[in-house]
Amino acid sequence: MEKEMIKISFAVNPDYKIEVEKGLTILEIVAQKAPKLYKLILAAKANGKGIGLGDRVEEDSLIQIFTGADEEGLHALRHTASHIMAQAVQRLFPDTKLAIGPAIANGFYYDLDSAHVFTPDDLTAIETEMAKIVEEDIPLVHEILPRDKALELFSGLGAIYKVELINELPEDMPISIYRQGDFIDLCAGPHVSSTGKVKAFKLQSLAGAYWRGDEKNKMLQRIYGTAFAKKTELDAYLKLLEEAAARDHRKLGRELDLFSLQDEGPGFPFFHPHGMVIRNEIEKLWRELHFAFGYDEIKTPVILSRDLWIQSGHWEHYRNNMYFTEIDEAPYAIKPMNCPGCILVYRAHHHSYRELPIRMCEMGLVHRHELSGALHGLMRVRAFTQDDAHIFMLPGQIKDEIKKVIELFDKVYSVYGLKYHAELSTKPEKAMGDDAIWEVATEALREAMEEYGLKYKVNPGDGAFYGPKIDFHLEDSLGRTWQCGTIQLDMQMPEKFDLTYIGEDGQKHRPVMIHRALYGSMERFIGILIEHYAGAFPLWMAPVQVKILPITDRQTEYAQKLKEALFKEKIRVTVDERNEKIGYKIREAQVQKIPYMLVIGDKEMEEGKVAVRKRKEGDLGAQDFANFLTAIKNEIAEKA
RNA sequence: GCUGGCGUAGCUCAACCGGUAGAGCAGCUGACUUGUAAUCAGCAGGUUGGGGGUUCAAGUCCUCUCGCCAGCUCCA
Repeated sequence: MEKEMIKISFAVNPDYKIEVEKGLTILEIVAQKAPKLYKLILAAKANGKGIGLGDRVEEDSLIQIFTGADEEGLHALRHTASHIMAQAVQRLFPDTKLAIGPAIANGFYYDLDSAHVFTPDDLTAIETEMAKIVEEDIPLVHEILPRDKALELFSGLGAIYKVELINELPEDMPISIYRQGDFIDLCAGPHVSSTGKVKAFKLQSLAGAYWRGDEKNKMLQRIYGTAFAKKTELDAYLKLLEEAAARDHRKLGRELDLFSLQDEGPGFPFFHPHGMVIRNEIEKLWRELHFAFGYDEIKTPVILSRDLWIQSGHWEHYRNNMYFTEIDEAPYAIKPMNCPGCILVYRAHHHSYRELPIRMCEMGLVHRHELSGALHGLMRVRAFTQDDAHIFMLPGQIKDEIKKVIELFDKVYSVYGLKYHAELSTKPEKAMGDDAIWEVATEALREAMEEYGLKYKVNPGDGAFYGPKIDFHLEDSLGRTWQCGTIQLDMQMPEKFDLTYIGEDGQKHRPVMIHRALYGSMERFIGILIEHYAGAFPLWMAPVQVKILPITDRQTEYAQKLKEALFKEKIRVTVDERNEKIGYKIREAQVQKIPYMLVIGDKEMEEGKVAVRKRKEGDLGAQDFANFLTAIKNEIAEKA
């Protein structure tokens, strides 16, 4: 059954204009304007499909939603495109062996094993061959073969990867294959009816990928591509990608002078003055809310004795990611996590059951030796500050405490208007503690989420080595998700460190410990924020909040007076005194995404006014300086 | 770490098949005193990421190394 793909264009698109409130997400707009579609999108989102759903509406960007009724049809189309690509590759490079080639969120890929090393030029040649296959309009034929027949078929073709896959399927299972002309693939489908249906496609990139995702296996060559039902949709998607690249935090970080990465310290970011303003502002918000939620702040050392890490189990389970050093010939380690430090604070004196829960938070700088190839701007670094906290509590307090943590997370994320999804990660292979304890801990997390009403998906085997966890994932500009917040229930550390509290009965008891981080890492979170706001930070966290632009040097003195007045109110303000035309100064302030510009000419100076220009709205005209000051102070306080 | 690609001035990019590095923006200096997204002129800026090699000659070819990018693996 053929279905049409739903496409909606918002914003400045000549053929479809729609008025929306500022700051709404696409989802919110759709919920208002198209309630039926909204339901379909929610369904698509629950399955992890669709793109750009959490994106904010920018003033002049074309934003589209590729989802809805026909998500399945698009999936089939891309899956077929992947087969067409494989067929094209085999025509051009007959010795190529096929591994797997699925449709994915925004396109498709195929993993190939070939003596030939594919180059970007090959991609063009493959695209040309694909176009021929589309032109030939070859029907796709679905067949179900008995297992032995299928094995015989693929062995005959020398398709070793397909044979390996079949051999792992249940013995009595019939095998589903698809044929298009002389091309045969092991495949469950579904597909579109013929290659002619794939009207718009593009091969995007080459990459390596381990066979079956295991680094012990051979590395295959992966070709990524995408396909759409119509050329216009493909073009719109490619345009979207270009726009996303423009908000890459690495690019904006340099342009807005927020941070840098230097060859002298790979993975160790340098925060510049403007980046630090943002960092300090979000830390300030963090402190306010944590104190309101009953946390106490601590700070623990970065270097601690190796014995501590042996006791905590990090030596055994995490050594490969740790940096070591020596002090007076004794072995020490740089902390990769904050828990042991916090535990030492807890253990510094006795605790009564009356004190619990004890919530200790810490902006903890940790170092981890990440693989060089994994480093990525601020998102993946080797030194980062976790906004950590450890909560020690009675076993009976677990559920309520976790609910409270979720509430705090929700509150903070909503200040930034960030969309997130939660995942529950269970016991990994390399884990401490026995199954029963893990079971209890995992259930506690599960119940807390369900009672709070937090939707989540399960990640089997993805927990930390000391306990299960709930992860909060945020999206970057390209829709890649990054784990930020985490709540980990730790039922091993209290044991390892013999943590106790004195109960009502006067006896020692074992507290339960939660390890949690909300931003996850300050670095990663700032990276996410840069992309989320596309560098146009809200007033309250903008590095420079107001820039005063005198038109000539006759206004310099007045400009300085205004600056002093704003500075006194703790507003971040600069004056552009350079001898340049006003258009030039405005342009520069605009490029720097400064929220407010005050244009000062003779007129304003004589009347004690300022001509206010807003980053997004443009010229707002002249107003009394006093009024402006009141308004901006309110806006900052509201964190709007 | 693995596979592939890339590395030229602070930034964005040029330099045919090896012939000895060039532009715009930014910076500095000067002129202009300017009304809502780039005023004009001049100056300065690079051992082409680093080491080694091939060659009469290397930004260009080979090699080692460092870093970056995409993906894999891993993870906040």
